[in-house]
Amino acid sequence: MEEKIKARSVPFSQTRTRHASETAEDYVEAVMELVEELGECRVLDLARYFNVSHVTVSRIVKRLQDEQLLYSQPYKPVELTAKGAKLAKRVKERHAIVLAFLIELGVDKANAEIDSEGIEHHVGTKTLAAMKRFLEQ
Amino acid sequence: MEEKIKARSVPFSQTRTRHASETAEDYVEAVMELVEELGECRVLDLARYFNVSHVTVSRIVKRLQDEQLLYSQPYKPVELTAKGAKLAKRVKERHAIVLAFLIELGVDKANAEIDSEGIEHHVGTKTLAAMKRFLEQ
DNA sequence: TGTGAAATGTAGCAATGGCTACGGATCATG
DNA sequence: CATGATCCGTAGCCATTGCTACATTTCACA
Repeated sequence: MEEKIKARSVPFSQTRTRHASETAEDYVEAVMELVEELGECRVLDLARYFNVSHVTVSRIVKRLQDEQLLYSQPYKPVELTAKGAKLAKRVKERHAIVLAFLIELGVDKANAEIDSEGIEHHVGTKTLAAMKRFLEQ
Repeated sequence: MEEKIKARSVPFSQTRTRHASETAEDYVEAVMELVEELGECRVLDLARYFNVSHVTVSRIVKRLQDEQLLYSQPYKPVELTAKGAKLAKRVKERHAIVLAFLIELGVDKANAEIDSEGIEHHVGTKTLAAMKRFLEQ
């Protein structure tokens, strides 16, 4: 028996890392949206947004601060760093394209919103470009 | 200030649960494929497939056995239960549709394969139906 | 100004999914 | 049938993301 096992295209050795990156993307996007909506973004705003406890939020905020995506001081609002804002902008644009794409494809708005939030993290440059082309014709 | 914070459409309180479900989907799909390819599916086959250690695999196999998706005895091959096979069939079909859809959309095969593996878990019934319609015209 | 409610932080637990190190089981092959 | 290579299980570590319970800080308003 000599058959080789085809490894998945996406290395699963990086599963935990990938999940952490998705969290980062979700959080910077949320902070940008909440700042636009409310003027500032508090830990509890994020907790309500994600339906998790404030404890979970503050721990993740701390980590993203170490990664220089967010900035905040104790008991102060959460802010985006330049790096975080740049990522947030990219994520928001990608999210908008995926959502518009699904709607154009014929998915109802409610389901398009749900699915786009899951799908967006997995849409690479090439796929995003293909979605843009689809939207433009 | 009275503005309500819109919670995400997908409840993030279930993030960890969702990830565990994605793992379950990946594993039953892999077991089905490896059984087809190799005749049986060993722990090490899965480890090579996912590029993780055999330890990670055997712990996950144990969990999925508790969930009655997989069956195996110590030092024996891993098998799908009826429930697991049913799930695997659904997942494989969905995966095939997403992959074909991306290719039809104009994404090159390599990127379509990578992205489809991430996207598939987030494609709901309605979106899947829309992709099928797209493929059929 | 004082004080209580709301917001945030900290301690510590669980589940999931990574790992290395080590030991026991299985099985071909000599 | 013995034995070494391969396979697999267990112990025990870490990181991430959930949680509750409790402590602390802030801030508006009485």
